[in-house]
Amino acid sequence: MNQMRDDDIASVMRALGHPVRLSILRILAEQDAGDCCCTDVTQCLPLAQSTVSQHIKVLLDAGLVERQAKGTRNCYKLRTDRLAEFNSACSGLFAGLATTVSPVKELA
Amino acid sequence: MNQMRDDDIASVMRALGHPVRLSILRILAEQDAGDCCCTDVTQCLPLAQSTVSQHIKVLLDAGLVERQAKGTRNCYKLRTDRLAEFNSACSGLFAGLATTVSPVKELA
DNA sequence: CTGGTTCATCGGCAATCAGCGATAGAGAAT
DNA sequence: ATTCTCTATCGCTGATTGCCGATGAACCAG
Repeated sequence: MNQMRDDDIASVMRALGHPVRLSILRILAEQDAGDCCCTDVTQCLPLAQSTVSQHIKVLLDAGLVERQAKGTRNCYKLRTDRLAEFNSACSGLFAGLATTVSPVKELA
Repeated sequence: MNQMRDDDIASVMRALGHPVRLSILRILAEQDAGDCCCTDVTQCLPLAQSTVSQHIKVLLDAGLVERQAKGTRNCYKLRTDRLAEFNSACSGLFAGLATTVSPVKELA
């Protein structure tokens, strides 16, 4: 039901198309239990805080991460629903690409 | 065995991070049976030939497409092996992100 | 050799990206 | 009120991207 269009898929792909942002997702996943704020992430990376903040914003805009104001800090966590959605959209895309004219006829 | 590193995943993601390039993959998939050269693709898109050629080059560099000199033309087709590899790398990535500290312990 | 087709590449242009330091605003604590 | 921490945003730089038209190489047909 929840079909992602090519534009949506492409923009999520672009958001994921940077190694630092993949690292950020991993960091958030590891520290998912507790709170994970921007400086926490920054301390795991050899980058300035402002740079990390901007990468996080990209992930936010792509809907892959959500913000929770928790006391003083802003805490971030993964939107696993969106990740799953994107994952299945990917699989669908690739399945559609692989199965076309050539091999066995698929069941519509 | 064939683990893709984050850098590899990210560069494939970047290659897929443009709607036109997704369209090109779809076009190649449809016309996979026959030959599909650059002008064929161009005629399916509202873009100049040079632009399409450059998009194809991005896909080539990412290893998602291969070139076959066929007579006069250059024919392109999908590298379904690479697509599958990337797809499983994605699934692995997302699975790793979803399953961390919280729920059931996974079998290493 | 001449002419047609295909296509990769070059040069140029505007827009976007990735990085940084600096700054300002929002809360908490003193 | 003052001071601390946290962090989003601004301004700047250089690099990359996306698009185009034009050019030239490669190839086949006359």
